[in-house]
Amino acid sequence: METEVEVEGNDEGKFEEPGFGKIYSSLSSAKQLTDPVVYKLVRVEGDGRLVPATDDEVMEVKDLLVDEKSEVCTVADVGQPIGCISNDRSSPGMLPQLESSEGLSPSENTEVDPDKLNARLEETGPSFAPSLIQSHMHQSGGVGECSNAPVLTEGRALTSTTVTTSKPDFSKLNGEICLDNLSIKELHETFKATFGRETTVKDKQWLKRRIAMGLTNSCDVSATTFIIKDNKLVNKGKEDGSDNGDGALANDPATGTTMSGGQQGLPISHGSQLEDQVVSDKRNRNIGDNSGSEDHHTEQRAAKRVRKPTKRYIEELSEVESKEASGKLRPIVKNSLLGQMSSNFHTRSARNVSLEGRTVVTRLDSLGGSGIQIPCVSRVRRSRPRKNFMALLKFNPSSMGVTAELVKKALGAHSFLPDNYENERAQSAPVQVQHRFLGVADEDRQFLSTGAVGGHHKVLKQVDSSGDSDDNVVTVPTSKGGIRRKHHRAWTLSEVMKLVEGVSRYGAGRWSEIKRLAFASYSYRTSVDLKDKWRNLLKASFAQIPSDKGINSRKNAATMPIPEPILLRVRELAETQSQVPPNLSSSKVPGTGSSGNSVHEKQSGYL
DNA sequence: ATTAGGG
DNA sequence: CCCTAAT
Repeated sequence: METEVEVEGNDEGKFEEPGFGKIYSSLSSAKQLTDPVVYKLVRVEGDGRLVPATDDEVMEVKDLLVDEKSEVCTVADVGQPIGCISNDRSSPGMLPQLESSEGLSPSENTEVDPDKLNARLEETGPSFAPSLIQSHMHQSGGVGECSNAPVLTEGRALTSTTVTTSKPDFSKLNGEICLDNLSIKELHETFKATFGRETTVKDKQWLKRRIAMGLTNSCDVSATTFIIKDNKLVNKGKEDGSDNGDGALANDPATGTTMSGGQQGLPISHGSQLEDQVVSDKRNRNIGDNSGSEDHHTEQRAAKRVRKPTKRYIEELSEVESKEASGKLRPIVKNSLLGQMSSNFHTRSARNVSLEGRTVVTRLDSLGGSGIQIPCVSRVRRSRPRKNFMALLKFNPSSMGVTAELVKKALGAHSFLPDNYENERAQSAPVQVQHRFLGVADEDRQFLSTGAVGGHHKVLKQVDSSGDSDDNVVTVPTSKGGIRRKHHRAWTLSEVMKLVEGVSRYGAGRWSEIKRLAFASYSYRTSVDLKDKWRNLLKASFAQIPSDKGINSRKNAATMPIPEPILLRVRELAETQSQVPPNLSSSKVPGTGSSGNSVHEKQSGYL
């Protein structure tokens, strides 16, 4: 019945089979989480129908799991009848984490206890859905009411009709009860009396703790002996008045209040689903105090559940968050950081990687599935230290020949399609984009080419900032006084080649087309950039390369001229498309120009 | 929104 | 690269 779900996707987070995920089922004492059973994730509709979870939902589950760094979680709450999984602040430990008994979360607080988990599971009915983990106590409604706030994208609440609830029969609990002396069967009875439902858990220890918690309405299970009188816990052990004061237990046993206890969310919940509760609840946590903010609702809510987060809690939380933000998809790490999980369940983050290689982390607060994204800057994000490609370039001066070869090869091949292809892939797999992109960039960097031939003063000025390829949005104070952001991204050879290819295919002037089709992967190159670059190329191609040596040597090494083959090609295209700058046309170099022109002019047609 | 051209 | 003007 209880199910712990582990949704596991491939590394890219995609499910091989949409709609399915692995679910580990485990009863009380954590069975083997290693025994994956494939269940179909379903959503319980309001009318009780079970409908297959949509991909989105499945993903949602998965995402949460992944984001929480734990892929295991309980998909328990399905709807109203089913209790809330998380309630009060003790949630960090109470939440659905799954934690196998052996699960160790060393760092975990004492509250985390498999027993409880199982208890929760136990409470959960047989049905489960992709509703996420998120649910919070509803503050209103007094008694064991709670609300669930399934975090579905659509924001619809899941409901289930499968849960049967019965009220606890406290009357059966009277006199002194020493849990230690009870048999399993008796414990079962006591359990039922306490929680109003059956249990099949065989674990005595678990039962005892569970009951103790229920009776004391706390997580304290130190006491195992209780005295019940008139439906009231007189107490024994450490509980006592203090507990009553804290919890709602003794207040009104008849109504079933007692039921709440550590697991308030039991079956009795009326099923109000309020996503906003999540919000407020969350806020409370963050703010660390709801006393003022919450109104009447709060009153009903037992004080105990509103415990103020401790400093440490907050710290840990933020720590986790930051980790989360910075991290890449971490490989599945089981049973770690269970404690913080609950808090993390409140949010999930989605990462998008821009084509610039910038990582944009958006935090998607699960406001009841409203799916509101709150972009935020990753705190830890740090771009890689800039590579010193200048050094690399130093090697190139004399390697023109080699470069030319590469160029030819590239030109010959269809450097075009590949790019698009890769690009497409990149879009579909955002997570990896960054890495891949960086890789590409680095590769390109080897061919760093200079923007223009003539070496404009501007170019020089810009090139300076090695920050070209960096993701820093550098704001360059214009000499004229303007203060604008300027990314000067040096054109890489591959980009130039693509541009040339593009022009040859679509024609000069169709910049937007070229941009779309050939530069999809280079988001930072706008059609205008392409146009400008082409203009420069044109100029360059017809410009003289008199004593190339002189210029080259004189110019810094970083100014790697554009390989002749490319210029040649540019020239062809220019002539083909009658873009030949009149003045420059005549000044072309005899050798390269003549041969190239005469020969290619006519062939241009096939281009 | 896209182009072309000047700065 | 940015900006503007003209489409």
